[in-house]
Amino acid sequence: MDLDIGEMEKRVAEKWDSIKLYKFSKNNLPLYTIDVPPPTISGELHMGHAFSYPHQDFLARYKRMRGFNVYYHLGFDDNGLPTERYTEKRTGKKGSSLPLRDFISNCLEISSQAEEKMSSLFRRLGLSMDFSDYYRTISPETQKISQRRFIELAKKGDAYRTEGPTLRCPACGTAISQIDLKDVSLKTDFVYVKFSGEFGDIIIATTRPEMMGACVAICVNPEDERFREYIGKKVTVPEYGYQVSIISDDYVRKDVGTGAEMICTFGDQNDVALWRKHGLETRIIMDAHGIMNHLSGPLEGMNIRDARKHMIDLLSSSGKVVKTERIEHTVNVHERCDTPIEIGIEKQWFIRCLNSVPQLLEMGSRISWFPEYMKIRYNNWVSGLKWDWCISRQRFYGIPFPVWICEDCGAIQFATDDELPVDPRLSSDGKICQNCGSPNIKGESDVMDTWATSSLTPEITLAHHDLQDNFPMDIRVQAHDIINTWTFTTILRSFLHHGDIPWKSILLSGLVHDPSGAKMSKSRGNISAPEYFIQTYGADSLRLWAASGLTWDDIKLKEQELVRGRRTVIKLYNAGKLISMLSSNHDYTGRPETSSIPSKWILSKLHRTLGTVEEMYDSMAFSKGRSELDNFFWNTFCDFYLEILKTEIKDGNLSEINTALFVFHKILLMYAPIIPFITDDIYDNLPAGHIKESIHLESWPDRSEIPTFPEESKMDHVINAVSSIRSAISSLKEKSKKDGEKLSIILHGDKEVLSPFSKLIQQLCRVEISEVKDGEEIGVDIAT
RNA sequence: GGGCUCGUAGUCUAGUGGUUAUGAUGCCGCCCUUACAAGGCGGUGGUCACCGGUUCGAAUCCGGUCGGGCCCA
Repeated sequence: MDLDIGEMEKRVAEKWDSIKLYKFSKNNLPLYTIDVPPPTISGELHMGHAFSYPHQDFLARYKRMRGFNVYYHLGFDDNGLPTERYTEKRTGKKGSSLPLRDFISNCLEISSQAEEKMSSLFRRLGLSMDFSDYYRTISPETQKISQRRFIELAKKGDAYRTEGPTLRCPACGTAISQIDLKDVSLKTDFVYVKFSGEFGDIIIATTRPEMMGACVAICVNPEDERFREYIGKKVTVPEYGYQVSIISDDYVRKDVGTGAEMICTFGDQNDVALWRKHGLETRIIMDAHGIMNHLSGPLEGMNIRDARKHMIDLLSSSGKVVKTERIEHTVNVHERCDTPIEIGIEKQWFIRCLNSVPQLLEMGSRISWFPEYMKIRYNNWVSGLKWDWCISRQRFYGIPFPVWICEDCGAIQFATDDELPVDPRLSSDGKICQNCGSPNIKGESDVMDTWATSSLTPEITLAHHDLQDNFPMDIRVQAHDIINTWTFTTILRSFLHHGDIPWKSILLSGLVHDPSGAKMSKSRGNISAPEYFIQTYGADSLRLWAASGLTWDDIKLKEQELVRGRRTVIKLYNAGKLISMLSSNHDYTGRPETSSIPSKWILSKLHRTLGTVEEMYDSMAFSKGRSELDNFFWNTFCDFYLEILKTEIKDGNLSEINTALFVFHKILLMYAPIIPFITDDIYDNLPAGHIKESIHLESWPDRSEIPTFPEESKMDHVINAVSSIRSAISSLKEKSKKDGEKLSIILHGDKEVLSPFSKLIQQLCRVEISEVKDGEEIGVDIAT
């Protein structure tokens, strides 16, 4: 009867559910806590999930077997802009066109559906989580934590509201932060524009001619001979007629464009830096949605694209355009919608981080990074911070700021702790300003950035089971592409609130690419869905694929690897079937036979394999443990030991089955963290050795209970002889093409070792050996 | 442009100073039909990306170049 992998996995998952195998409860065992990424809800799993969630699960299962009470808990990140956009797409109704309460209820409903769907896919992957008990970042409990922590920061001065340059997405109509940016390469016109002054003309090159009316200076490099005499002089801004100064800064590169640059408020982040440094004036010509305002003069009312075109036309017709080049350059875009960002001056909420850089670096160095070298990315990011973290968003669905602002005196009033969670947009009843007594007090209309809450996952996760005393957590597992977002913000919050690291270790996962190594994306049409692979090869095979390389290495999705995984699953099943057959009608003693040479041999090999696998799993190198285990199981246990076992049983040496069961049981245990389905299914069907309700309730094998013997090398000698004979016969048959002929085989080798096994050797090779001649080296002579 | 990283048979991969470079998969040949839809034996296939350096000795260490990826400017 062949193995139906899909049916088997379904049956095993149902068993786990029915015995509530992964339900968490406190007990006397030491805790091991894992900070799991709460996925953004999309209703689907992608290959990145299918790669990285098994990594956490390997660790969770292994630690459980090593005697820890593992807290491995799922959550969903279902607030903020991503959830809003998803809900708008699913319902076809925009947040801006619905009453706030209705939109919020849409979001809750849609995200709840998506979570159910994603949970069932995670369950299908075999993650050892309690899917009836996940947390949501939009839940009242989470909101309470997030708001309480915000108030704490605001009262300490680590969160503040101020007016200043702010990154914004004109399409989403909200402020965003440095961590929401992505770079893309775009083709654009590099326009050379002539500015005139009393001394003559100076030509600048710009990619943003529509910002002409926001020009506040021309900047050149102080070392640039061409412009040195112009520094400090004034020029007139074309089409606007006002004058600006020519200033110098060594930031400007002599070899880009003409070497002269126009500074606008604000064309890009460099403008902000130069504006600050040189104390320049401010001319904002665009509103929050990217529409040009009255200060932009002839461009008023236009969007950025039209304004750019129109300004180029105006400049051309007044003879100010010297030339236009088509160039490719990198621009910052909003990572959610790919819209180029703008910078405006607005009142926003910020979390202070620029003044904590040294401490943040120190926090990073106290965490164990797997792999160590990825810590450098964190260090680079922290060292390169340019802005405090803007956390306010002018959007609808997110955790609200628990804040009211007095419209008369401007005082800021926080919610009291017993009011939390609160939505001041919906409830300001009876509030009066505590500063001036005015009833004219208004709830903050902004909501918090999603990361402002997901940066608190250690606390949120622990609080879900009242485990707050276990801070810092043991480990964070996440993909390496969000080191400068999630890793960074979590360490920052932990530092600000606890003065401590959030976890002792961090394990990174790689990214999944298509078979040619390209990034998977919808636009490239090279997306593969995990469901296909689970259906075709089974979840265990997919997990073996996830264990085919180091977790932090990027991986190409090659179907071949899943084929190999399925073979391993089937091979285990068949080995289990053979052992069950051979052991029927025998009572398993629970202990291996230790008097036979084959037993001594396989136990010694097992001892060594277990040591290596343990060492590899301990260092998060699951793939290396797995390949060690594959070799032992396939080449040592199946190819030789099971063949020996068959002849032993045939000869009536029934006690050998004890060793087979013992060793196979350990093999299953070592595989159990990686392939939980097949190992548990085989475990259930082994006639003996089935001690617990599930293999996943068993402990990791104790190496000290597996004996080693010096006789190991004797069996190696026998194995050598078998290989040599097989090889010799094979090449003879290939050459002579003779079949069924009586062969006379003379085996050379250690006669004392080989002789007791001559019958075994003959059975394994299916030949008769005429003579064993004593000698040190194995050798084979064949006469026909 | 910068930081990090990777580059080893058609494909995937082990190997961080020491014989003839590991294993898998693919392909070819032979055998077996015994738990195995891929069970065994053998073969094919590599300028270890390229150039230079250190060394008695380099896939491995150093420098540079090229190419892929991630992050950033």
